[in-house]
Amino acid sequence: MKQNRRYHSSTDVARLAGVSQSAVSRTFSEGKSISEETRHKVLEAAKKLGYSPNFLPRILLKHRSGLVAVVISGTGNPFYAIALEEFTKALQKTGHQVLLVQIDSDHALDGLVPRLQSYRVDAIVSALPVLSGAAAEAFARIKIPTISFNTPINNDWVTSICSDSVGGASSVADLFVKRGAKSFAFITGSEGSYASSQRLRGFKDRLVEQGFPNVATACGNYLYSGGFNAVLNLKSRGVIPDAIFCANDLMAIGALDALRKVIGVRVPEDVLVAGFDDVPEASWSAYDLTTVIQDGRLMVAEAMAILESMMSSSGSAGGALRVVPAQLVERSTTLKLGKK
Amino acid sequence: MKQNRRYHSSTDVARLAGVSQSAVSRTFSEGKSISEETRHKVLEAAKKLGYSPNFLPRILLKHRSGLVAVVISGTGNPFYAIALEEFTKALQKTGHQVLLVQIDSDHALDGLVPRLQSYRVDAIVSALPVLSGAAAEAFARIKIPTISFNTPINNDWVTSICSDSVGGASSVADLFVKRGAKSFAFITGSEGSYASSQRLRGFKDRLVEQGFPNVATACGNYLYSGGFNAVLNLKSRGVIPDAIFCANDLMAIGALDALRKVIGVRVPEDVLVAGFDDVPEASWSAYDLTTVIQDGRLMVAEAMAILESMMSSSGSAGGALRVVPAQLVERSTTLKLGKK
DNA sequence: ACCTGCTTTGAATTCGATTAGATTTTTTTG
DNA sequence: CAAAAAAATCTAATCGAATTCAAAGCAGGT
Repeated sequence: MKQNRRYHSSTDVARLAGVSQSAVSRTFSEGKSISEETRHKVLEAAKKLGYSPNFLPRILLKHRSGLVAVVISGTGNPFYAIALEEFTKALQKTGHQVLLVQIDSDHALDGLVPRLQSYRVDAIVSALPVLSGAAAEAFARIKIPTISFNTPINNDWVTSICSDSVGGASSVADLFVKRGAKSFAFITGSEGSYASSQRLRGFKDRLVEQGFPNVATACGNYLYSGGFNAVLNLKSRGVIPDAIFCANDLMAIGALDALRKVIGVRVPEDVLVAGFDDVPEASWSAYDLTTVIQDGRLMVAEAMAILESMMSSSGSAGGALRVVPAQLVERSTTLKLGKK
Repeated sequence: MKQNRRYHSSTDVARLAGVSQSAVSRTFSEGKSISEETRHKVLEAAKKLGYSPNFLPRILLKHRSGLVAVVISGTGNPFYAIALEEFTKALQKTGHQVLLVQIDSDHALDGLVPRLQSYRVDAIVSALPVLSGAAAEAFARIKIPTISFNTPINNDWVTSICSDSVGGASSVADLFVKRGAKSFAFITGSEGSYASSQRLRGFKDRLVEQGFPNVATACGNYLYSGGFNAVLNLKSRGVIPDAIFCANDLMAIGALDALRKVIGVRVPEDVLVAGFDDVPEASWSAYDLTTVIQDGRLMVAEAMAILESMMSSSGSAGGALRVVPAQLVERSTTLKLGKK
């Protein structure tokens, strides 16, 4: 009857130590009334049985699981790998555990939500590059405090943390113009990505202000291959501009390789290139990419502060949008444009 | 009294639907005897309350949580980011959930183990580059089926999945010799890493066989900076050999950049370079790095198969060591060595 | 109408720790 | 040394779903 029981219970320990079950419980909870002698007997017995208290009954009684779900869709983009790492560290530090959930697209969220509910997660962090309004609805319905990373969502249970894509993109436009570029292209991220569309908007709007109304665009997918192929695609359309801005660093690196190794133009002498994120790869010497710093660490810290307050207050307290500044860092891919 | 209750219970649904709690339970479990009429009433009420069954009581009764802990120490090395991604996908497919645990060093395992026990995880996957015997002991003591990734552990509850580091390193040595190299260096991973020491052994042993007894070594840390600095370190010792083998790709890329941009030598004309892992970055055109494919996908698939059988059988059934083949892939960093 | 066999239903028990409240033991104090 | 106060301990209720078991409902065959 006890065939598939892997763990010992507090009752087992109590029996072995010759005390009541509640004495065992008190031994393992901080600041409870217990004599030194009893505590010793209990710890002895617990050690002998390899006992460690089961968390699950506590969760039933307290209605708090200590679990926070982090939803991602792949770590191909190092920015999200770093964000995941930072979130995990921060959550562990505050005594939470991370339930990692991976989904291919935000359509999968519908099936996901009941599962998260079943594990009674205290909060959800969505670090998805693409999050549709419909999918976000699903989060709102279950009334669990939620953080949306880089996609602004407007409802009572979701708080959004976004970096200043528009501002960052504007400063890239300024830099390109200052360096003498006259024609421009933008390589987009995955279709439906809010960050990508904001970066395009910030870039384009500033260029229009500066008297350059035409920006060529090509579709990428936020990955190396996307940037690489987008450049080939531009070339096949006969469009190699003076300056190319990519929605993230990984694509900018792909674009650099395509420009230098396939198209055979020089960067920055013939073409300027800039990315967004400042992933570690961007500062590798072979690329030394001009980019916009999206401070993942800071964004996660902001998210954690908000999450903490959402989880402690019993009400909702969501609905805010926090925009974190993004800062341009110039490296060698935008240094000078030669005369053509 | 119900102040901090976020979720409705099956009893709430039962009351609203005018049926018993057990009827609600049967409605939500597959293949239980329930009339169409009752089921409908229950589903109606559940929908109204936003009810979704709580998993935790089930865990108490069945002694299986469906949780698998995956322990990593950072995703700076894309190989581990990919392994994590594959594990998560595979575990989700088999109905498990991933409890992600991040630790700085394997010393932190001691504090970690009781926490995992408290959440009653069904299994543990350790994907740490460095795992000491003492830390592995901690896993064994708690008698939870464990997979050790790339560090062989010998005990009843741990099964190890390792790629063939020795074989892969041997074939790198062969290639270097075939391409005419006469002097060699090896850049190590983090101190205490089993994979790094195996790769050094396979490399060195084969070179000795080929009549080259001397291999210079420099210490790295499995990261870009480690490879970069290791090359500068070699240079300062006056040792720039014909061929450098790095314990992983990230360091090989760092080494490449240091050689080309700081030291000012050509690769592959002056120096040959090879890495290990075949991370996506290795095939980026700017590097096009010769490396040894460590098939993360295959390793994870193997691990999953073993994990499944360990979890289903009530006994231990651990203790095996599975070695996955590693295959050399030659790219342009080893193509030709010029005459010096 | 009555028995047989089948499905459906609800009451009661179970899992393991927490905790309020009752009870016992120990310590302090007049 | 007794009374009062404090500390330690135990008993029992609790959380929420799954499950066993007994009772009830219901069809068809005689």
